[in-house]
Amino acid sequence: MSISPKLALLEEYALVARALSAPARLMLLEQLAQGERGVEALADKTGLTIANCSQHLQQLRRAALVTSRRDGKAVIYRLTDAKTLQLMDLLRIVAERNLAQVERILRGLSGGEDAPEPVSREDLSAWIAEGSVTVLDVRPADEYAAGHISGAHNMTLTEIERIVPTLDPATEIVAYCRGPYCIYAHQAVAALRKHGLNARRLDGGLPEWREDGRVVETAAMN
Amino acid sequence: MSISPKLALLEEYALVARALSAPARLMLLEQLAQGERGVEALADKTGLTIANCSQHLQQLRRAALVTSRRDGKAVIYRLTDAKTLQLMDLLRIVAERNLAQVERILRGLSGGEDAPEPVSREDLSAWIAEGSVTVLDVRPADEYAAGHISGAHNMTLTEIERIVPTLDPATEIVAYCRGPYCIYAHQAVAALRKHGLNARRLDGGLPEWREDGRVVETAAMN
DNA sequence: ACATCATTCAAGCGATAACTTGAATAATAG
DNA sequence: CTATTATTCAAGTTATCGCTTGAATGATGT
Repeated sequence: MSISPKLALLEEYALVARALSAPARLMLLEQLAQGERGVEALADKTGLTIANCSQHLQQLRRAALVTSRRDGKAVIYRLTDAKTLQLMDLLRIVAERNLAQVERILRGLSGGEDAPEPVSREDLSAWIAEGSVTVLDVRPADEYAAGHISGAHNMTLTEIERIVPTLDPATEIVAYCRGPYCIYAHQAVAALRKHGLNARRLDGGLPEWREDGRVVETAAMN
Repeated sequence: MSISPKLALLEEYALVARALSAPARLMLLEQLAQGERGVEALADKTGLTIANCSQHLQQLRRAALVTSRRDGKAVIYRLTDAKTLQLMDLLRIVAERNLAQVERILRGLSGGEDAPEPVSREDLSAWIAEGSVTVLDVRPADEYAAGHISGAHNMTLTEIERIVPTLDPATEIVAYCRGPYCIYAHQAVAALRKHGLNARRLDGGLPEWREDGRVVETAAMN
């Protein structure tokens, strides 16, 4: 028995928390929540250098939040299991519940107005079946191609600004992006509502949608 | 809108994780899970200096994991809400699910044998009602006095070693302590089983028991 | 075997965190 | 008001983290 098994245990728990304590690693986890990725793709998406990215990934692996496998020359990383996603979610919930700072940042995004309640995935599913809703996927094109909600239109923020005049104010619009950590959908909804459109955010992003076992299309149909 | 609202948000989430990334702060949270405490009491229990303890508490407060109120000269800290406890639990679950290291430490405590499954709080409640179980509270006397499971006997590890011969191997024994972070109950069960007794750990500790809304006695009846 | 590409390792630098010490602030008692 | 007690603030030291750079490793194809 070591000198202090208690401390050793706490040290292990702290290691997991420490792995989540750098914005760069949270970005990596958000990317990995979309699906497994190689080191270079992750470095590209997050703007980190390859070496730096690799080191962060190893730290996440040490905390067992992600695992990796070799595929030829490439090493592919992925989230270990759903617990990792749960932990990220709870972290976000606690931060958003408690930190006035976060409120202010999110309010800044929606131009001072309070954003409306997000749409549940269940509701969106039903509306899609009725065809009574326009769904916007506010993610980069490659992520859209890798999988998106059936019938969703992929468009960037600037593209959205451009097509605003062609949209019907009576139609319900639902925007989604990578998930709770991602602010694209927040920004899209803010932009649309500023023009008087009936836009709301989806609760969660594509990872949560997929987790629910709902339909995900992998080919473009824009 | 700031230069990078996305990074600012991630920074906030990271702040919460960082607050959980030091063993000293996990110890403080574990203490606070037992109930609200003043700075000096926390410093005593954790072995930190007063000043150091105060600084850790402020960091926890910045992350909104704890809140404080003044009571005369003293400042009393407490967990902000149940979310804090949930976050600690999930952190522990992920660490224990994933880290072989943790397994090895826990196995080291139980002398090489695998520990039996913990007893659910529901089962223990029923057994207590039947009177068919001996309950051991393996925490310091002051924490026992502040609240314990009805009918539990308070005893330290060394006291347990001493009374081992007087215990009936046929009787079910259930030990509990502060909660999942605490290893007293692990050690007690290991010690008892080494003597052939029928001992198991309670799932969770007193905070979880109380959270369930079960009976907690505050006077000694040892 | 050799060349190539993706990833990892290793060393170094600047910034940040943890702990200590000693002084400052706040609330209460005399 | 002054003294006392509990807590917080501030400065300084040591250790650790995050990032960069350049070399090393591992798998693949010629």
